[in-house]
Amino acid sequence: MNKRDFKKQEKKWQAVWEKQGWYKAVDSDKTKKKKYVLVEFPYPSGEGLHVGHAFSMTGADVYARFCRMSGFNVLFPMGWDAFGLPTENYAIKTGIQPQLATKNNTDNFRRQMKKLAFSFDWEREVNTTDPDYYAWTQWIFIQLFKKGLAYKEEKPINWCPSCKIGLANEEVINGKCERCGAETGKKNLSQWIVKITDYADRLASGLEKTVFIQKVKAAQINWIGRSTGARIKFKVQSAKLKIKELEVFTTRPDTLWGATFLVVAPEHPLVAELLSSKLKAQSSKLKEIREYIKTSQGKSELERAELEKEKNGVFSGVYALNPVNNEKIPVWISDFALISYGTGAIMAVPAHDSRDHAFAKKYELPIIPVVKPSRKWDFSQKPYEDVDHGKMINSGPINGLKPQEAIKKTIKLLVEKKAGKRAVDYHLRDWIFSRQHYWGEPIPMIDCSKCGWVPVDEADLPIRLPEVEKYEPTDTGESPLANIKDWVETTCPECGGKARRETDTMPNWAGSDWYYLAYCFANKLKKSQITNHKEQTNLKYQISNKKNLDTCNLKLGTSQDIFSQSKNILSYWLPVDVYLGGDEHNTLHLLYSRFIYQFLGDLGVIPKSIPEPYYWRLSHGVILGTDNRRMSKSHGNTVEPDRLWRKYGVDVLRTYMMFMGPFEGTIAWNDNALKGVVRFLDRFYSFVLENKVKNTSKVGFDSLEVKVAISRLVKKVTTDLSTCRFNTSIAALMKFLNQAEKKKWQMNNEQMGKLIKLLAPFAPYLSEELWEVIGGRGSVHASAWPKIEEKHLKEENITIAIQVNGRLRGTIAVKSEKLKVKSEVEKQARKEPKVAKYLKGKKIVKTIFVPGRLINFVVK
RNA sequence: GCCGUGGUGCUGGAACAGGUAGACAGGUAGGUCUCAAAAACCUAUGGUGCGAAAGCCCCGUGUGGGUUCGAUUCCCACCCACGGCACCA
Repeated sequence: MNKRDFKKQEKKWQAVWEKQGWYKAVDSDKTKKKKYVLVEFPYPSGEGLHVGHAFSMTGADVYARFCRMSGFNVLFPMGWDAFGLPTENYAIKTGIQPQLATKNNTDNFRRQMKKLAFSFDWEREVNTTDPDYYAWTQWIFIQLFKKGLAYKEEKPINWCPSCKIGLANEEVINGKCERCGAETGKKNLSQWIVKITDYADRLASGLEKTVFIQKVKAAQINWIGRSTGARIKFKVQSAKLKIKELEVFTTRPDTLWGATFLVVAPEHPLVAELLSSKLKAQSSKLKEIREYIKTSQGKSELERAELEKEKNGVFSGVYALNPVNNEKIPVWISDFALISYGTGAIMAVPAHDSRDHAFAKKYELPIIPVVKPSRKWDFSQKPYEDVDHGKMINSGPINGLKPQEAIKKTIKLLVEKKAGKRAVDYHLRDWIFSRQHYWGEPIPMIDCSKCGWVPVDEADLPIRLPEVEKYEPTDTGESPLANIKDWVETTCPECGGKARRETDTMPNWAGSDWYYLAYCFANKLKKSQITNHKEQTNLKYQISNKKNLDTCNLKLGTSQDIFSQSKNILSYWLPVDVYLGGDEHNTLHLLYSRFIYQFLGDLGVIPKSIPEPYYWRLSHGVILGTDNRRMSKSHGNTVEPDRLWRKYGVDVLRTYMMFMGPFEGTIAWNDNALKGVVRFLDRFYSFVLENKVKNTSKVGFDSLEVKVAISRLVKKVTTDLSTCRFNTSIAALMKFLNQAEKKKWQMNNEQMGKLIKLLAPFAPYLSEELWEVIGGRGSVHASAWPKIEEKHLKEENITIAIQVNGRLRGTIAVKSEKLKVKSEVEKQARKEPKVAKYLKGKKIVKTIFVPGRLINFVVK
């Protein structure tokens, strides 16, 4: 047994690869087909790569290597999504600049990735926190603003009263602040909002042009949540109120005759007007309403959830008219109506909705059935919710119709009366784009008392993050940038008057929205840096004034932005052919970046002929620790890749991760099972070395058996790799090795070369070493992938199963040229003694013959 | 509650288009080597029953039905687990 010294081999090849340069993608190479393989770029945390990173990136790397060897011009880049809270918190705690911490962390990540032999094109590395990168993130925002897709609005955000900071939903764990554990509340802050809802339909329909796996498509469509129905206007029965009608959204306009009351959200304008008006007659009512609003606002999200289904509300004292039958129905106020969805007002149909039903019973409101079920139904006990099945009743002109027809007719009726129309609504909300943190891209906007919100002059980009002394947010909840007077105070780009900068920064998603585009023209990004370094370093922060114009080289002397300049390169590389990442990004990141892509397409700065940025999205599974829970620091069940590759070597770690289960499935980590891979690679190594030794007892390389086995293996590994079924590829390699050892197969250099190539994507170091051993030319990773040779596959004997009445009773070996001849196979099958036993004395009713598979006798 | 994914030996998992269920690996048991152990290698390994043995019968892919010559795979109903969303009108 030859013991392989993986440490020595890794060191040796690491040096060679570093010297000869890593893998480069060639822009616009017409001699090869392109393949853009993208894996989500990591947030470079202080802890370094974890197993999850290693797992998904290994999968991507194996695929990229396979494509490269198969003759593709492969773009396989890597970068850093480096803005983020952990780095900011680290800065708050230690006072160390985030820029510095980021540098250390990315250096560490890069070193680890090289160690793991990920074949990234390092010349295309990008970092979202580089000013020359975020200049364009800011530029995109300005375009959104110019197209009316970004606006400022007061919105409630999660607020930690102890940290005095706004929190993202992800930072609120069970109603408590992730950092300090204090109970969080809501606070109204003026925020930048991006109108992603304008793109809702296209974000849904664009999916048809992709081959995302089903669950990703479903997640996107659910998140967008399109529902069709109608908007219906109810006239308000009050002469004194300014609001003359209430508009509701419903998906079931056909049940309009069953609407016995309306519900408005506490934040609805009607409520505000009621409280401000001085309607004396209703003063007692007003008090009640005030109390209800107060308790509703006092409720935290947690409390609301705890209340489960028990709904509370209060009568507003106002009535409205049902437009189809002029019935007078009461308007209630309750927080189960949401101001953020639909119109903030709903019509309640207690006979056919369980929530409305419970509410009606509690407050003794009438329940009128309008869809008659086929079964007997007690409407006072429970609602009939299966409204698609039944017949309309109690509904005037639409009585007797089926519900789907009733919907159409009702809408027609409403349109005639000018009381409603068809409408579509979405679950998707507009995107809150402001963060009150330091470590993010400054939003490039200026607030002028005369001109309002004005974007920064594009020539002044990037608006750099100024250095601050303290990274904590201010007492008012603004970002620490607000404390820097000479940064905040500036002049208006429009009128030249005094103005103030926006101090909010962008969310994490902003930088990752377009990073896959940046990889394509990463070399240009560097050139688009501000060139006059001398002047730049003298400035404490870059301030937006005309003086600075000359120092900016963003536009490279042309009037074009970087996307337009790169159109040819983009149309060569796009779309991303395979995008690998985690489930956690299947909704937000994927949706946001698709939105930005479609938006840039509309702007005309990227090729419009490619409608979607990602063609095939594949999401890898979650890794479970040995306790069968998701691997995470808080569970204390993590495995550090460092420890494993030091002990077993990179090849073992990579091959094991790919072998332990299907790439898309949930993966259970089991250190023990690593042993199997260690044995396999050791044996593989020995097999190649010992093959050179002439031994007369071996089966020669010219034997059909060996040829067939290799052809089979090539076919299996090739087809499996092209669909990212890594685990079965490795199993096939193992099976081949078992056979080759047992049967003492002798192989020639060409055959051995094929075998080594098949292993190369998984175990780059070992295969490179063995390639050298057999005298292969150049690097195995630059060699051509073996071709599938059908010729040998046709020459083998095939085992055919023989069934009697569908039960397996025996097998026979059939020469492949006779495979397709039924009579031939049948004759041979009848002779088989095990089968004859079952056929004796029976009558064969039918014979089913599947060429190459089986023959089945149906007997009586 | 809704959406999605899945349920196969002791364990991780195979089975590509309805056609030999359990590939490949771990574990376990027995063996070889060794003073001994580790490592390595060899053999066996879904369950029950019959047989001295070669071998043979039956059962078996969450549960219950169905379609079919034949079902882990397709259809219907249900149970369970995981992931996502959740007062969405």
